[in-house]
Amino acid sequence: MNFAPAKEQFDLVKRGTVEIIPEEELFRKLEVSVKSGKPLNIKLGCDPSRPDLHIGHAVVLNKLRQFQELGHNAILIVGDYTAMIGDPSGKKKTRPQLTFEETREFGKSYFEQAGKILDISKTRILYNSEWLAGITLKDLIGILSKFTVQRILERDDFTNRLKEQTEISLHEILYPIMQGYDSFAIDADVELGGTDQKFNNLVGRDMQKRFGKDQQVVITMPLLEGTDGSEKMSKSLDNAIGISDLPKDIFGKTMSIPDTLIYKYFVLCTNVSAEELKDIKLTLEDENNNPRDMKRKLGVELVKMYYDEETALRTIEEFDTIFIKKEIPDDIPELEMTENSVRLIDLLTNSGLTDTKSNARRLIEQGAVNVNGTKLTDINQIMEIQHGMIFKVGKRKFLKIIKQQTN
RNA sequence: GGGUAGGUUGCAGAGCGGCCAAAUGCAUCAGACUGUAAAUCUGACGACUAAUGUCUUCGGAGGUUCGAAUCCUUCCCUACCCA
Repeated sequence: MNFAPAKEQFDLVKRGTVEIIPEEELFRKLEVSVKSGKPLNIKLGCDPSRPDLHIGHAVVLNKLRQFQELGHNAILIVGDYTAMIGDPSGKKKTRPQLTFEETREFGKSYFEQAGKILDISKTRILYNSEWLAGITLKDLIGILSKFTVQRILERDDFTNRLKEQTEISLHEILYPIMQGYDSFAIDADVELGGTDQKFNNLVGRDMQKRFGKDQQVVITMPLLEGTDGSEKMSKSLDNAIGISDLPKDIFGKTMSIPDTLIYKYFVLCTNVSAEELKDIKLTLEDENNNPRDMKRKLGVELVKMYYDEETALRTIEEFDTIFIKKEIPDDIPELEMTENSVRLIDLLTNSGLTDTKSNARRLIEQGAVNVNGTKLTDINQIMEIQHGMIFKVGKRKFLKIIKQQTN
């Protein structure tokens, strides 16, 4: 295998990272790899319990792909064993334990999605149950004796939780250990992760050292804020842009991010070149430009990444139709009906435009509902159903009525 | 094992026998203004009801009371201190 010069690889890899611990070691590893022609093992752990990947996850996956393109081994580790014990990240709720089948199913879904970013054919996929399931209590005692409670509790999360007096379960303490063991088991040279994983990944480094192996280099990537601009992107906070979202949602959600995030998203979530990035930065800094235009460009880039250019162009057109021209889009949900007339609130709830009748009333009262462009304000309105009539609720919910002929 | 403080509607957090579907903040939703940005303003924010109102909810189960989120019993859960 022929690699690019170490310096060149290093500079590329460094882009967008928060920390490389330690930098000189990565450089050394790259040099050795170039000389020997042996690729490095790049590890990325993933939690299979939530298989809906968003562009926040993509930040790290992008970095992994970069390594892959440089010729190194991308190794994805599905934490099926850890997931079977139960994910501790939720503060209060203990998640239901996953069965073996579920972890496989989630794992599969993960790869399908990750395949939009990685070259899956060249990616090694390992389940950590492979080695963790076989560990005996005796082994575990041996492993645990190499770490101290203080060392584990140093972790920020734990420190904070101690301070805030929220619980920490014992098995959560095992988490970093198990993850660290993964690194040991696969001889990782580099482990990627978000800054929130720094501690875990450092434990991996420690683990390797204590068992006399070559230590991995830890590379941390920034955490991406969600569309709300403050919280970390996560599905449960409903501020995530999913990589499997429909093009219009990817674009729409992108348009709703705060201006301050535009550049960061470009850097971390797209593949635009270094020169282009420079241009974008300059454009954003110039107050004569409307940041909206850059945001539109960002939205297009993102749709392009996960779909294709043609889709991206169609998406932006549709967006303009709805939000700039305030027209009805072409592609909207339809509802088949046979009734001649029906109460408005029933129609709204039955069709799923609103979840409850109370909510339907509320929205009508607030002027959020219209038919064919005419605002409806009477909560007791009886609708005469006509073929093709279009309901709109709020900014973006549409419904087209298909009248069925009664026989 | 002993002691203390707690468990309230998405989150945080008031309420501590009737005026409590439950203050306030955040989040959310809708409207206005916009660039589906920010900021701001207005309104909504358990369900059902045209409305008056009715029903379900304050960890679980019982009980006291005309009346309970609020008092009692018991169970479950959590944090902190002591062992």
